Amino acid sequence: MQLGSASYVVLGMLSVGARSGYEVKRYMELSARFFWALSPVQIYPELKKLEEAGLVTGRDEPRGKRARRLYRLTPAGRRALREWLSRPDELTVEWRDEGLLRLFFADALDEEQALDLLREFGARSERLAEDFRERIVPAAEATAASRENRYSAVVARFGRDFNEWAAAWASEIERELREAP
Amino acid sequence: MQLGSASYVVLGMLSVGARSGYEVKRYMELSARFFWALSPVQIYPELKKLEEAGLVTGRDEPRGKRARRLYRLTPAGRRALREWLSRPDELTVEWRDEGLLRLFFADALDEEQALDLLREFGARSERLAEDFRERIVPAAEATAASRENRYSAVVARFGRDFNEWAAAWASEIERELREAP
DNA sequence: TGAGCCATGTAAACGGTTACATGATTCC
DNA sequence: GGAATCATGTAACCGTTTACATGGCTCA
Repeated sequence: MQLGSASYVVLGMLSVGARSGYEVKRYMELSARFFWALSPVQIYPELKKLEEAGLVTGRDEPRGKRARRLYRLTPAGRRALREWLSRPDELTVEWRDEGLLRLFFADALDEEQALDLLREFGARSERLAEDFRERIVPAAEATAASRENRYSAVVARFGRDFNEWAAAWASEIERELREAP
Repeated sequence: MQLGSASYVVLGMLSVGARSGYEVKRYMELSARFFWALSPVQIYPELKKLEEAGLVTGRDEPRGKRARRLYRLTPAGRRALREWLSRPDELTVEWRDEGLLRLFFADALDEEQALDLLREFGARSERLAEDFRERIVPAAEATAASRENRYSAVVARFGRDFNEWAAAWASEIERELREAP
């Protein structure tokens, strides 16, 4: 079997405390999805493949009549995760931001509408920052404290700090554009 | 015909000065690709569709025996672009950053390796910032000056400022992690 | 004369999203 | 009793990337 990025995300999520496919899904929604989306549909088949490959082991632990399958990393799984984490290749980035894209073309609008776009970009950053402050960072810090993993909290702080920075950047640019027409 | 984001990118690129499919491709590489990738293969069919829909007009202007087709926005095309730019819906973001993703799982590594990851994340930001300073921002400012469009330069500055910020953020966090083990 | 850029495409494969589908449990 | 959440999937679709393909022009 060959591992794709989705495989490593799932392995990673198990290493960070998720136990079932559902928990992987929930952890994602509350954390990494901001920097790496993984749709729920991909998770379950991925777990199956990883189990066949011997990187995770699963056992059924139904809650009453509701099926549930819990997974753990095997030593091979942990090795694979570590190998990936320390692999010395380019760290890829893909960023698709409709706000920045529209802003790029904003000269096609008139002055006020263009500034509206800039403000909306800033407002979105502010809303995201708020979400990080309210939910994401606290959740990450809670698990960081109980499980001694600091880095998920570090990344959550990045999300908060970045969005705060972006909101400030947008107001600063707006001021500049108003001053120099 | 119904327009997807690729359609608007192409319309936008024409509004910003690109004339052929090839120029759209080159402009993308030098600017918007950091916030919205569009592979070359998508551009040519998109131009064809836009022409059929009456949003752009094309005329053949070969250079010697080398075929070339130049396009312009029609009034309808400009309207469509403006309508999209001022449409009041959510500005979507998708961000897939392998650096942040790995960092999120970095507790699976030992101390030093985890810090290596953080440093590599910072180094990548620094390289990107450099690229913005050297190529992207100057190119954007040149076209901004000659064509009176300021916003492409604004977005280029965002790229530079963000990457500089991210590099600084990474060293700051590294310092913190070293101090509080 | 050969490397690199200009200029435009096709075909197949892949990764990911959307819509659909099911049913149990918990909590108000 | 009903809504939200737990828990797991299938099938179809779509946008994107990758590999392949072609050929002319320019400059060293």
